[in-house]
Amino acid sequence: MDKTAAPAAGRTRRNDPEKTKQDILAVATAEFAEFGLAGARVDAIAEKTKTSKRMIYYYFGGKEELYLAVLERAYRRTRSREDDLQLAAMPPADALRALVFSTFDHDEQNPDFIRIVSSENINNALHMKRSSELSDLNISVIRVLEDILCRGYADGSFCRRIEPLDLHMMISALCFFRVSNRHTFGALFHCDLSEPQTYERHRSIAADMVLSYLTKP
Amino acid sequence: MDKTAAPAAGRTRRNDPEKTKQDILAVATAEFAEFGLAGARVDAIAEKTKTSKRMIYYYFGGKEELYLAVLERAYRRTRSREDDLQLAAMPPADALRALVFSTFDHDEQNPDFIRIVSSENINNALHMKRSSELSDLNISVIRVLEDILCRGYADGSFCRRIEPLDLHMMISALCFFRVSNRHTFGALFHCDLSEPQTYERHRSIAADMVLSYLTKP
Amino acid sequence: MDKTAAPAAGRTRRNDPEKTKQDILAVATAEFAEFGLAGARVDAIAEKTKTSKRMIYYYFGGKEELYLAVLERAYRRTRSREDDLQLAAMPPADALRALVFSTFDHDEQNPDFIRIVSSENINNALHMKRSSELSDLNISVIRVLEDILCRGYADGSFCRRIEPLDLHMMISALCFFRVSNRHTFGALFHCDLSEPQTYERHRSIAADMVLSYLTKP
Amino acid sequence: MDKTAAPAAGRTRRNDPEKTKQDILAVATAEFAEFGLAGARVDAIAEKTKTSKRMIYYYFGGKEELYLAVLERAYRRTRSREDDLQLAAMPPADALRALVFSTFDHDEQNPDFIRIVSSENINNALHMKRSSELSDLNISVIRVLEDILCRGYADGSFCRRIEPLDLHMMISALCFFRVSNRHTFGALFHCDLSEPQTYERHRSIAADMVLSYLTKP
DNA sequence: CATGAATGAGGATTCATTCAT
DNA sequence: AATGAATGAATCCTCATTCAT
Repeated sequence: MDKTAAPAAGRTRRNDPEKTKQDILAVATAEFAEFGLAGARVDAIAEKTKTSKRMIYYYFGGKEELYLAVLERAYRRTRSREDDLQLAAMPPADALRALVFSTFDHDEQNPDFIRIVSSENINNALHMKRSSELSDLNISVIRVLEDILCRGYADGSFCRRIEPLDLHMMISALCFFRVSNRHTFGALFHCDLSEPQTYERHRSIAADMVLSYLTKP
Repeated sequence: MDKTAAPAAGRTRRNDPEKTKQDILAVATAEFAEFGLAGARVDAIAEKTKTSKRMIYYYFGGKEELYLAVLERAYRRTRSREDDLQLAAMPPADALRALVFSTFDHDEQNPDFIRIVSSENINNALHMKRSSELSDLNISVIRVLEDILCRGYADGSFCRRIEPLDLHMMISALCFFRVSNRHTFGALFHCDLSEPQTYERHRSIAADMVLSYLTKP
Repeated sequence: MDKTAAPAAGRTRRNDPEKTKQDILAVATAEFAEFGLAGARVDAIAEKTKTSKRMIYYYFGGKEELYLAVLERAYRRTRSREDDLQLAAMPPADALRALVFSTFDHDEQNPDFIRIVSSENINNALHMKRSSELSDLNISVIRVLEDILCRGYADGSFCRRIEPLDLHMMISALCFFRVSNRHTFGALFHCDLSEPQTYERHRSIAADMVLSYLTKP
Repeated sequence: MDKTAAPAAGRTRRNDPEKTKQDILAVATAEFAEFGLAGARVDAIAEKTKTSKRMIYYYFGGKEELYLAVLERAYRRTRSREDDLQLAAMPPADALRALVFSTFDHDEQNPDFIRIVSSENINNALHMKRSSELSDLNISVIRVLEDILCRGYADGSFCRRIEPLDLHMMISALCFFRVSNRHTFGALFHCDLSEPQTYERHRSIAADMVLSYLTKP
């Protein structure tokens, strides 16, 4: 009858710990993406949070651990995107093109992820290597690529031999670089790699480049 | 007889400002490459220098200005590498392959440059944009590519149309990424992108990918 | 029985932010008074404080802000001293004499205030102008003087016309200078303006000077 | 014949040491006046000078000595202004009025001097006390005042007894304060004490105040 | 007489982290 | 589960001064 008292189903706590953690993680992701591990400030993160600085230490232990949690969350959100594409049902060339498009779109739409990965490379990926979750993150894309390549060689769509891992690296490069290096490239050549027209053009070039490589006699 | 040898008649000068500056710049380059702008420590740079911390401020003014000087020097050293290749004398396809190889080798051999560029992207290239030297650094590669493409279309070596700038971006991506993202990629897929065999293989793939894109009917 | 005594039921709190701030302000006032803004040292202030240097930054933000806080506090303590004198109830000449005495005594007894004001004048009063509190500090003395003058002209005690603000300036000058310039004046004329006899004599002269000016036909 | 060669009379050196010193002193005066002893920067002084920073040390020894030289020069320029007025030839009241005007005008026209004196008071006049030149600077004003007072009492122009030194202090106060405290007074009362109308008004008030004090029965 | 290069000592400020409740 | 107050240890930077020529 008293609608303001004890919200919702029985055992809800006044402050939801999980929600607090997610709030912190979201803020920290943006901050680490913007400034990198060394450049981000715990104070700045705390201020943009709904809770206090003390909670960061309470839940995560410290700046580095928070960074690791951000990193893990960023990769978790990105993982197995490929599984949803149902590429196994498509002809090899179409599947490969769809995969390039999906990677390209993902990178374009997740600049924070790109920045955090760049940042982690500046750190020599030390945090990733120490994270059991990230070390064992068996990214499905390699298996997916293997399947596509296998089918392509079998039905004659593809002729050039390439290792799935090498192919993944090349695709990643074509998609990642234009987001990660957007700023220096733009400054050097006085262009804006985030323009919509550029996006469409680069997307096609990337896919064509990969496909022409594989289909060329 | 040799007037250029042994500076000032056998008498070494104790104070050589230019040498001091270059010493600082070399140390700072390594330090900023390793830790980024925010992560690098002026104290650490000074310690590895033949001179004192005070000289960094004397010659460069501060951390940010030193970083900018490092950035400018890094780009200056890299600029117009293409001009030395004499690509104009080669058939278009050979010229393009040589250019990809040259870019690939440069990135492989200059990981510090790669890291500094990555770092500058984390900073949104703010320092580059503020540097008149870097803003006006008219990188010759675009003109070189334009010439190669033009000749290739004319003699029928290339058929797919692409803007020189877009092509440069794709080549850059294929060469840059495997150095810049070496650590996260290695951690994720348990491989080592700095191995010699990988180097040879990727070098060929990158060139083939670019060429097959252009020559494919 | 005495509810105001012994804070919080006999239990002394270890952390009292307001007390900490006041402690810092008191120390900083003495230090800025002695050395001026540029000459004062944050380290020196911190050392004389019950707390650490870090707290100065925690509570005030920096040296300049601390200085501003000191300045504001100094003026706040001085403000509306005139209201307490109940000058409205006195004959105009007596009221004016009492006001001069009060100003004179205040300046004599607050050399730190005098020094901080002098110091702020060296700074072109830049901090005062930026402080909304100090810019809007409507000092009651002008209104008080206006009332005294008005009554004096009405009852014939005073005949010379003068603006309240000009009169305030003259009174201030007569009281302020002998404290502010005590040291150079003393050095130049080998005298000591802080001697008690000097004090009494100057006090009378200042009041007589003001009164003779107003009452002279 | 050749007007550009070897300037002037025989023994002139290429760089005139005395001129260099005066150049430094002029610049240093402005700088110490603006920022005080602690706030002024040797670097800043050197930069505004026609010569180098090294010369400051060569000619003056250090910052404090330069400051002392500035202080001495400032007082030297100000001394015995009264002697030029030929006050002895004027009736006592006129002479006194002329003296007040002269002091008032001097302070108004030499704000740098005022600021340096204020600054020296912040330093407790330690430099003045250490300077034999300044300690022995027998300022003639006291003798001049003594003469005027003596004549005034003799011819009945003045009736109120006052020590010459006390009178000098009061006159100094009335003239000095409105320049020294211009900034805080202006900020507090939203007025500008450097306006020409204010100048005229205050000048008259100051003189009238002094004279009415002395002539009042 | 003059100077560009160099510097030790100190000064302001920031940062991630912990304490006591 | 949560927090405002507090902090030691760096970290960047500035200053007056001296050196070698």
